[in-house]
Amino acid sequence: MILPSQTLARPHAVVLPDLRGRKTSLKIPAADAYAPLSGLTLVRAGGAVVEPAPKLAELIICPKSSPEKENSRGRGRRGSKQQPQLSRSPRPALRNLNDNAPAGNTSPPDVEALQKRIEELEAQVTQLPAAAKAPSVPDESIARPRAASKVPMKEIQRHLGYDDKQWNSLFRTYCRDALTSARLKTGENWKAQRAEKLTMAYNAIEEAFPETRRFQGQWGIDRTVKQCWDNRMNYYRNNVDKPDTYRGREAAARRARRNGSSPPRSSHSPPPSDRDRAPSPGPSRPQPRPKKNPARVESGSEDEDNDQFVAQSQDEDDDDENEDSAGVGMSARALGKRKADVQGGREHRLFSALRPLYDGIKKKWFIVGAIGEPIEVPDIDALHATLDRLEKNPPTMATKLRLWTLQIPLPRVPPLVLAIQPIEAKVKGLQLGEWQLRLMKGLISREFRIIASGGDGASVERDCQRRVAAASKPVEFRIKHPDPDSPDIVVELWELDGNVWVIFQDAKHARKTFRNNAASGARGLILGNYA
DNA sequence: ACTGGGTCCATTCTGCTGTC
DNA sequence: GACAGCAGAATGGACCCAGT
Repeated sequence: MILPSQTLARPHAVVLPDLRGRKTSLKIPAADAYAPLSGLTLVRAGGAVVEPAPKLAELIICPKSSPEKENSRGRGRRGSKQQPQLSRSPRPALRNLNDNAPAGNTSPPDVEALQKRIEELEAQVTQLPAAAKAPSVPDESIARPRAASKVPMKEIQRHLGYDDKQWNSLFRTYCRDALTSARLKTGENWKAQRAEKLTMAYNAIEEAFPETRRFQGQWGIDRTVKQCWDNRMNYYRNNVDKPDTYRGREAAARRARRNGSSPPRSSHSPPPSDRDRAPSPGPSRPQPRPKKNPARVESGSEDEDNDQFVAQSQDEDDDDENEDSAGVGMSARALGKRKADVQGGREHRLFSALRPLYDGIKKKWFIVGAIGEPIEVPDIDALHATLDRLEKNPPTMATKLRLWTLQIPLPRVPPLVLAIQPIEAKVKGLQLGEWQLRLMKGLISREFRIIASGGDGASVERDCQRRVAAASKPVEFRIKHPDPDSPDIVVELWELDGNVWVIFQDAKHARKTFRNNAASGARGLILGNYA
């Protein structure tokens, strides 16, 4: 997640003047609506910070009333039809950008019909049995039975108050996905799994399904998850060596690929393509389902038949953006620029690693984590081969993320991420300036009016600012000083493609730096020597 | 040695999807 | 709509193991 959700809690509508003086209404969607902007979209464009992500520009300039179908990227059982939304706490599902947008030019709703429908639904709710009304059961109130492992699934379901649809399509599906995301060892038994991975999965399930908190010590989750895993492994073991089954064919194809290309691990051999695989199973079954959460590549794991491709979720970036948001928001200007710097004493260090990422728009897998463009994976089956190749010839890993944000100078309007660029430790002002110039030109070409561009006071940052200014035309305003003996007050502005903007430095960052310098413990020790 | 809980595994049933 | 194939849901028995 790129944007801090807590800063996006409230939707706001603002009116912005553009370069031609027209007023453009902008509705700020709720937090979830930003999800499509984060990660995939931005990383997709982040390889080359040429212009703002298209969806972002579309969102801000011309919000549409009913673009794509909701939940088009939603999760669920592979290939299954949409499941109805059931009453439980919302999962962080990806929503459409314009979910919160007004109806626009659609026909006005029939208020009477809607009111009637509401009354019907309320009447139905009152007729529901007590158990179906989400009874309030205190947390940890269902004690673990003596033989918890013998408790039938129906009993767990009854405790949770789920009907069959909720139980199978939502809860158990989520449990299976959580297990997949935890990257347990395929082929290993339950006791051989790492406890911390299981804990992670349990906590994710508990967060998504708060009703499970009523089980003392998560025993209900434990029982369900273990059973899911047992079933999966049971099926896996039964079929992995049977070439006439789907699992068997997939496993055989993986073995063939590995045996055919990897032992010598030639450094420059292209990744094997699908054509090298064994014939695909009968009526084309979908590939193993890509997951929402990107995986950290663990090159050392050599699961011979590990067909679980995915990994744990890691939200290590959230707080970086929190701080950036605060800094730029304080500046109250249009364009702010900050970076998530691993050396800046920030709370979160960027852990350099290659990670596969699925771009739902391009329908392709990419490997991110290196500087420059994301590395495209031809297809998911070539992922391992691509990783092997990268392991042999490792790319330059990104140790920093450079983040460009857009701040609308109105109170309570959260900043928006414009672009992300993975960079190495040493990037000069020349390169930064080029990126920023292209970004600003892209914004201006889309009729954004940039008021100011700011950064912190580091020398590289100032160099970047100077270079962007050098590409602009200077505009000087003079204000008569109240004191006739004093010179005029000069305000230096810059004009870029018809857009007049000003350079500023992040005052909050300056305050923080000054405070740190003045209150440094090292300085205190030096003073002590002179005391 | 007995007991009870946990784990593994075989088996059957069920549901979904794609094909014809 | 029937059918086949795949995969999950659920159950129960065999076995293991620690505690008594």
